[in-house]
Amino acid sequence: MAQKTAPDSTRRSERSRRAIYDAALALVGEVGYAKLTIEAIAARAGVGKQTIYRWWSSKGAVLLDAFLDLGEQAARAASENAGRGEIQTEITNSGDLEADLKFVMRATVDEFNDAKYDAPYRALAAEGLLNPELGEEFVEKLLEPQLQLFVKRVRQAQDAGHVLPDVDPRIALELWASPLAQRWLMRSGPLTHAYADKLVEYALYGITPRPAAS
Amino acid sequence: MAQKTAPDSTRRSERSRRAIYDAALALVGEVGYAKLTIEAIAARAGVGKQTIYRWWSSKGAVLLDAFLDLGEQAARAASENAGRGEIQTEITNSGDLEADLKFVMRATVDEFNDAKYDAPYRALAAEGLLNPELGEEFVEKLLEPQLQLFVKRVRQAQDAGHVLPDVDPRIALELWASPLAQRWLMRSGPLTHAYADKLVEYALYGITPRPAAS
Amino acid sequence: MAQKTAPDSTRRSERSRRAIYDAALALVGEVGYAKLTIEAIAARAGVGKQTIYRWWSSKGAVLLDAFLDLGEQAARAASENAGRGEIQTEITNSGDLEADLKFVMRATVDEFNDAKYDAPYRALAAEGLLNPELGEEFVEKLLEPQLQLFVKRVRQAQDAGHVLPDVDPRIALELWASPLAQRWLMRSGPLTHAYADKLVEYALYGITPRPAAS
Amino acid sequence: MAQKTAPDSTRRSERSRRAIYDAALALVGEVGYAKLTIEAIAARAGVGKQTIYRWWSSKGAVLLDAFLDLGEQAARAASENAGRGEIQTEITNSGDLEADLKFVMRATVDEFNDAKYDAPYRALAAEGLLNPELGEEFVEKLLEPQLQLFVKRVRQAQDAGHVLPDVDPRIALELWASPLAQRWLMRSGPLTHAYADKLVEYALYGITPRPAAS
DNA sequence: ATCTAACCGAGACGGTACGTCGCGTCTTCTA
DNA sequence: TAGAAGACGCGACGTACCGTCTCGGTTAGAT
Repeated sequence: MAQKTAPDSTRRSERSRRAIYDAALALVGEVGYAKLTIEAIAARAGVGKQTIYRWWSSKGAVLLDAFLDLGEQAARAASENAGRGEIQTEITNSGDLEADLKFVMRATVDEFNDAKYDAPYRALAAEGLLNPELGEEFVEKLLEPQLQLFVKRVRQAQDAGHVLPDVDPRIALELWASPLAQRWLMRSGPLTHAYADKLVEYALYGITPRPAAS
Repeated sequence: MAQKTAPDSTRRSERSRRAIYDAALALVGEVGYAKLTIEAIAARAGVGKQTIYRWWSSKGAVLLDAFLDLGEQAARAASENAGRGEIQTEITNSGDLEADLKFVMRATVDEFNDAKYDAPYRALAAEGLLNPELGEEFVEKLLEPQLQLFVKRVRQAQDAGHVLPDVDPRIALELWASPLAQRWLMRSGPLTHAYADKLVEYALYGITPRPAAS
Repeated sequence: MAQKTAPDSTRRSERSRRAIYDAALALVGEVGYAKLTIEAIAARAGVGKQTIYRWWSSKGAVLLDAFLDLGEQAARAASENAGRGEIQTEITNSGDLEADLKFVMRATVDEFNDAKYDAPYRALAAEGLLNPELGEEFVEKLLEPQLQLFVKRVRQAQDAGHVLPDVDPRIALELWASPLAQRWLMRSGPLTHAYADKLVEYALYGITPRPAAS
Repeated sequence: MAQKTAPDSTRRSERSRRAIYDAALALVGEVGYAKLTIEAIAARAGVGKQTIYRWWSSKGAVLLDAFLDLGEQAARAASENAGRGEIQTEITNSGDLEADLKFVMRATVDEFNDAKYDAPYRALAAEGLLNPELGEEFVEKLLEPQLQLFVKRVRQAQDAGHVLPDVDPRIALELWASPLAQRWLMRSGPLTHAYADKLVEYALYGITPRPAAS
């Protein structure tokens, strides 16, 4: 963690940090992650290169912090509006698991289709595939928190007897969450509400015939 | 389509092509995709850089062809051995869908854990996330063919009445295939046979309680 | 001299040779000697590269032959016109050495100012400075023949008693020929008829005061 | 004028500049100007290529500066030794023009035959023939200053009545200076003291018979 | 009149160097 | 004294040509 004589973070320039985040997010959208360079971020942010190297170890690390900051800002804005933002701490529990999951999944589809998030999120995912350290941070700080919302909701359903008790919620949620993510990342198929619905249905009820209800 | 007077492929050096494939695969394993350079591939292959640039547009394209060639060679070797190789044209249909899927899924787990395939496959996936052209080729030539094996097997099961007739097989297979791939790529959890089994079971029978069999 | 199994010159394609000369001369004028390439000459001449490498060892050698050929053609054209061309076998001997030298020097000034000859001649001179082999050929085939015309004329003047008998004509001619060439090549001063005249006068009569004629 | 944001010369590395000069001069002697490469200079100097490209536009420009620096160093060394170095600010005026010119001409012959100066000077001359910008700089900074020494001495002789008053010194000096340079550059004849002497004699007194002194 | 050796156009090949871009480090100057 | 500015050594980029090497096709001169 510690660099060579770690910099004094109390003296850190807040103004520079923000400018770097803004520049990184803007540039990754404009030129793509592959052509994103520290030099360009520094130039755009009106910042010396050293100021970036002092606080981050790679362009991926900068972008990850920038994206996390973006999320926090969005969350703060959402909670200020007292409304229901994209980033929530809970999945609604209406008692109808299928409906609740479909709602969240449809919202996720919409989010994935939002250009603002596409470039940086995709870049971080790609970097994470190749770079285990960043990958771990990506999973821990971005991916897993989102998935844990599903874990929580599935546990509630189990308590209510709507999901089999011996089902592992952490694995179960992957049945619908992973296909959606994969389709988006790999562009291996269209991302629609109908698709999201089907994933939920198949996962909840299986694809094999059920005995007729008595 | 044609670049600046496309090269004459009939005069292409087979020897160079093989050497480039070998070098690319070896190097991506040794130094990783991020540090893989065209220059190093050329040097290792004993080839001029231009010979690479003449036939491929990027290191990703080289690696994709190298990996595809690796697959073809493995397939050829497998068919010569008349045995059961990793790359097959069909998923066995024993009549027991669950067993057949588990068998393939466990084999896939083993393959994902094989270091030989890990580095290049992961690299291609990552590159595909950022580079739509290469991503499309990756999906079309590597991913989709594998998934279509599942589509075929699910269709057979539908014909046999073991899978609900209104289920879309292309979507259904994602319930087990995507989570496995995502866990591997994102390193978001352990890849075990038990995990593979659970994915198949959840997907086939759902996670909600079924009425007691009549 | 002999290459590796020297090519059979009787089978040589005259058409290709001409095309190569034309291309070389045209290109040296268009892009300059530094950017003149064998590949470009071959392409412009519609000729395979090997056809050039078969008969010449460098771009300088090609250009030298091309320029010599240009001279021969000009000479042939001049003699056909039965008139007085730039390339002559003799300097006129009118009995007046000063007048005859000035005439030739003025013609040389005009030739040096002719764009057609400038680029290739300058290129050959420059190449000759660095490449002793080509330099020797340049001197022997281009420079010395021109200078020998002066030697001949000065000898005639010596025989007539117009030049001191112990003067070395080969050295004497350099007094006017070298300054002219140097000014042109180095662009170290303007090239005019007046300048040429002065060189001849200074060389013939010296720059120091002469005793009054008796 | 300014290139793309001209570099800040106050922060220039003196150490690198010297190393580049040394490397350039050494290499031009070892491999010749044609095979002199920026890459080799950088490698030999232990310097990045960019550091060369930042301050010079071509290998010729580097070599010119290196050679000028060499001259300055020699001049500085000479003046420290309080002795008579090769590079002087004046041609001695002993009252005997012929003797003084011969002295300088013989020294020049020796210098031309000094291997240390041969390669770079010849290279710069050749480059100057092809490249007008560099040629101009070559003439202005190297050639002309040397020739002006002759101009000065001839003027003194004119004042003393030893040279005709209507003679143009700038032209007169070429009668002996240019032939020497040309013989050296073109290797069109041997460079000896005797040859130098004859040039001076011919130029001073002409090659035509003088009336007998009264 | 046919054969056959070569020259020919074409251009792929292993290389070298080009001039540029960006890396991560280091230094200098400024607020 | 942190930060902007940017020069530095370095490494790779993608391109241009080098000179060598096949590869058909044409085109003699000898059979």
